[in-house]
Amino acid sequence: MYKLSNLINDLENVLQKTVGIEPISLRISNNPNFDFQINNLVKFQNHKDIKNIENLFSEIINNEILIKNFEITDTYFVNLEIDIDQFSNSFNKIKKYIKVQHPETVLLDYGGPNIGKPLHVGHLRSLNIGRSLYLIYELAGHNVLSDIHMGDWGMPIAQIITYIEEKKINFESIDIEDLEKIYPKASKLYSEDNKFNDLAQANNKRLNENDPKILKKWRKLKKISTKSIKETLETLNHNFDLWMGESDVNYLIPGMIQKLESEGKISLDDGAYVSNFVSDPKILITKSDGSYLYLTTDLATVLNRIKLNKIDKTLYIVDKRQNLHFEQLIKSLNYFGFGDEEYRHIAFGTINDLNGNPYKTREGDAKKLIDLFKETSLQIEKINSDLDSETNKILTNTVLTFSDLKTNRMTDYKFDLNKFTNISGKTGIYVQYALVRAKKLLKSSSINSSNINLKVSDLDENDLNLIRGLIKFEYYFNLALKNNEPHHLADYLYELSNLFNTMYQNENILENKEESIKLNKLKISEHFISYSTLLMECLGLEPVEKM
RNA sequence: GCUCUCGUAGCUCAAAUGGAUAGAGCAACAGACUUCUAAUCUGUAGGUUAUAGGUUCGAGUCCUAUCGAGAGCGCCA
Repeated sequence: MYKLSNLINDLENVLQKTVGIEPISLRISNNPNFDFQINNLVKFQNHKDIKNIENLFSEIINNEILIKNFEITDTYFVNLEIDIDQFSNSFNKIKKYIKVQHPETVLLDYGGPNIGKPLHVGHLRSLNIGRSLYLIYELAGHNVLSDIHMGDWGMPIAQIITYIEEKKINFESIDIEDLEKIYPKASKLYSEDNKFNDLAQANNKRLNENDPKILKKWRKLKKISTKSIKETLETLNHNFDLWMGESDVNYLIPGMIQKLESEGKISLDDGAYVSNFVSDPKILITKSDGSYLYLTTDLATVLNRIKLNKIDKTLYIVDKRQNLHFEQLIKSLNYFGFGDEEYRHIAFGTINDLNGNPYKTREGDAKKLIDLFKETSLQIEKINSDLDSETNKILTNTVLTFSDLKTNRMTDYKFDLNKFTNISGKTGIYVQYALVRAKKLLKSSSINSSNINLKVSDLDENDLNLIRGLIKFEYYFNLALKNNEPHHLADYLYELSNLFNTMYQNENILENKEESIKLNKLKISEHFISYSTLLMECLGLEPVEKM
């Protein structure tokens, strides 16, 4: 924690001189009387110098002005209570405290949507998690780039084009509805009909060889698809810095293959290039007819990115079923020596229906995101028909985002629209409501809360609980940043909202006859508003003004 | 067949690197509105963390086995 970094350093120095290098981490205290705890001493409880260490710790902590009270238990848990009086002037500097010391350039690859397929429920988590990580990294001071990374190349495209050719469909009149119907039919035919399969393979090869006739058709399809995807993204309040696709790196592949072969990193196996890196299963780089695979384009994409920008870290926000692919990709990047940047697969689980099966429409197709949006919007309208359309839209996106981000990303979870739009419970609606209440409170008070100074001696239990909740911001922010896990912040936002509601509900603040108590509560509300707003920013939620 | 992931309250989910008494929400039950917005709040109840062993000061977390669930396995992405 920023404000306590000197304390942590001093304590680490003590440990280094006695038991060796031992990085200290501050955790949230289990004991309700304290704010933070340090567990590092527990494992040294039988160490010969433990009494000495305990004394040194006590002395150092005693001198820390930010610590009001502390204890070292007989099992050597160190519990710390923050001095709110000393801490309270830090609340409005939180944005400064969460900045990292060494900013990096971070690229987020969304393993994006495919041409011909609409954005569907399967894309929701990648969008939500990606956007949240983008905002978290940005708030931490990093340089962030997002790339939708369209699936605009390879077999699926060849299948669609082949289908259109075979069925003699007029290319000029095709719209997005046609395209979305063609895709599943083409892919079905591809797996069932050998002749169609051959034709599609041939088209794929032509595509890779940049045959102008097929490229023209491809361009047309890409344009239709991109337009539709952009519309949906706009509704869902998502956007991207880069709209690169697999097609953008096609031209790099022949040179890449040649170079890898001459370096002895890959070799032919039944006509296909295979990595010489020993692994099971073997890593296939190209198909036996020379055409390219998922991995081929992903490798070339990295080469392309290195060429265009200096990137320190690449995060692939793609579902966990593609684990093997990214394992192979990262192994290959290292083995081929494509730069020493950091690459990570930010995997996530699937969204399932109430029976635990992948979320589908009644017809068995993947459910379109735009339809999910409409259904959710309708549900919110049913609950409150007085909302203007803009507020309804923001609340709809809040529901679709918060319900998604509150679960650990690796967990498969069940999407339950009724539950997620429920008027009570741990929902996006709830956190919005708490913030609206707080803002209305300050407005009704007609007092400029920035001029208020907290009077700590007059704080009651509810006030203290909320303030001590606010102190944990850095902890949860860093946890989310370090582990690429936004759900910690979603959970924390609920916790703060709940603490605020408890304070708010307990008594009528504006009618409190004790002026200092009233002012205290207004000041705390002001802090809550700024923290809640900041957390919403981290999660990609837009606050509503009324609801 | 091989590899990987998972199993926590009736249900849906938390619990960073192993740390103190495993926490929330929903549902259930009992209370609080002539209101600063009750889309809220307070309280009660709910657990042998799938099972059996092991590692150690300490295990939901690590190891082994068993049972159960899911996913992935060169020429889709």
